[in-house]
Amino acid sequence: MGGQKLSLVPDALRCEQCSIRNQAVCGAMSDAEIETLNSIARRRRYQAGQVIVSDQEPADFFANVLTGTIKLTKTLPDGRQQIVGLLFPPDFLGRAYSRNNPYFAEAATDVELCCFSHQSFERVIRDHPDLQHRLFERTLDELDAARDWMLLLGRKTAEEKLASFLVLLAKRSLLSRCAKPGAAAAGAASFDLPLTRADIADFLGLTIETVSRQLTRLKTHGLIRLKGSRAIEVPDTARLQRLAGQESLIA
Amino acid sequence: MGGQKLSLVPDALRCEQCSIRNQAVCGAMSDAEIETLNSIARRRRYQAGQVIVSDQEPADFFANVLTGTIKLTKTLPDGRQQIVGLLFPPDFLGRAYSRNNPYFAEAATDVELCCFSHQSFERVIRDHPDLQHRLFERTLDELDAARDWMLLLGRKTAEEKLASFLVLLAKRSLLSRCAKPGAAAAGAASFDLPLTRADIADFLGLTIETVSRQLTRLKTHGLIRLKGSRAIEVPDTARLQRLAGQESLIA
DNA sequence: TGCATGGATTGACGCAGGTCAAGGACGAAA
DNA sequence: TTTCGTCCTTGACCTGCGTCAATCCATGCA
Repeated sequence: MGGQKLSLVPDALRCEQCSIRNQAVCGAMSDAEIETLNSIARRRRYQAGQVIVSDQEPADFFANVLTGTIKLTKTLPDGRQQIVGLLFPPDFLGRAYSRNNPYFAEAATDVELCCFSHQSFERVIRDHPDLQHRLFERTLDELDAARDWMLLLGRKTAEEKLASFLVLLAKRSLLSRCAKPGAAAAGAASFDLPLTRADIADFLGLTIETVSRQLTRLKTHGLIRLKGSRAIEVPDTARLQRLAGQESLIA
Repeated sequence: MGGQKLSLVPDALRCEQCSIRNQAVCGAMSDAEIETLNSIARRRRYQAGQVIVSDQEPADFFANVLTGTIKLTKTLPDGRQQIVGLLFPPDFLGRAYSRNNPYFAEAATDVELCCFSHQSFERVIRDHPDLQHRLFERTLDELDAARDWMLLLGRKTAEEKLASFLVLLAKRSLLSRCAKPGAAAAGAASFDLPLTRADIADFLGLTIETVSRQLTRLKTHGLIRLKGSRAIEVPDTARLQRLAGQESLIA
């Protein structure tokens, strides 16, 4: 997994074979239309820890997330940090209609993007109202997610925060496994944490130590199983969700 | 200030005379086009404390805020509450393209709205790409604001939270006074708090008591002056902003 | 095999802010 | 004028989480 950018797009990477086709914003476009996008799309890879877009300089591209996890962070002058958004496939990175984005985008894991230059993508948006519409809906979803997180940050205890975070990941893993037969029903889930303890702390408004302590607490209470420091098993998602202080809304 | 809805729109309330014309989303439309809106717009008034949209039932209208302040809240099953957004004139209330909004909208002060039925407004959106575009940009701004607030909720101290909140209001008051001669320059601001202590606490992820204590602390340190419990004077906004842990970006 | 390095865990301790409780200020109603 | 209700303030105390520090563990490199 090198950190270099690919400047040529092999045939194997055309939109038709895209792993997130129909899920990403470009899913709004017909096979014919997608040719337009194909011609301006470029793949890029980033290693875990690499900066994708700095908040110091204007972003020069948009991108669909193909694989991996991106964290959007905000930082106070004295260094305190808060993750204000996580991007998974098939999420969209970049703020349409605005040159400078106010976030710092960093690869939390190794990441693969499908990038469009600012200029050409905005041209495509203009010509495809459907695409704009889809971007809009996605932004609304992001807003909802951000506000859910505000409730978590402002009002939940450390234990509830950890539980909420794990439920979030458990749902994602169940969702992506939905296609596969069975497995999803049971309410059990297993997945790898896409973030380090430090990142989790920055996401939940806690410290590393508290994150670690709460995880072992959840483990000793049998709510999760830990294999190494990244792999998690949740035997009973509903139970975890109750602990998270949410209504049960397992899709 | 009664709580009843006006079912007829006197001539005096036509869009041309609207107090937020050119600032609201409908500012995107020409005088001719605005006639369309005028015909479907209805004014409504709410008293402080009244529920505008419940999170239990689907919202049946959109609205521009003409006067007053609306709070959007989220609540945990056990009653803990978090304000996830504040709407001031000329903000827009309601989530396009989605029947059910996940927030509870309540009048924080007496409020006057310019309402559109869900159905007719979406028709107008479809016919006016400019309007959709403006709604989109506003949503992006809301997202930015929500994420700023995530940083505050997750990482700031009580003192910084209060300072940030007051800076937010001070800027608003300076902005709305910009038209008037002088006054804005000095860095001094004065305004009325649009929220009770309880609401401020729910906005900042604190308790009433802490809000009260921090306000008196700011007062005794000379950063603010309090006249009664609602009126605030900020002699030096920049100083307050430094305390809030933000870069100085007084517009 | 040993050592360096970066994450993760665990313990001891302190404090910012929550909790509980009492009392003040002010407007509305009578 | 009194009384009530609502909002706000203040004090005393407590606790959840942060801070500081030691240790562990896995991985890569010499």
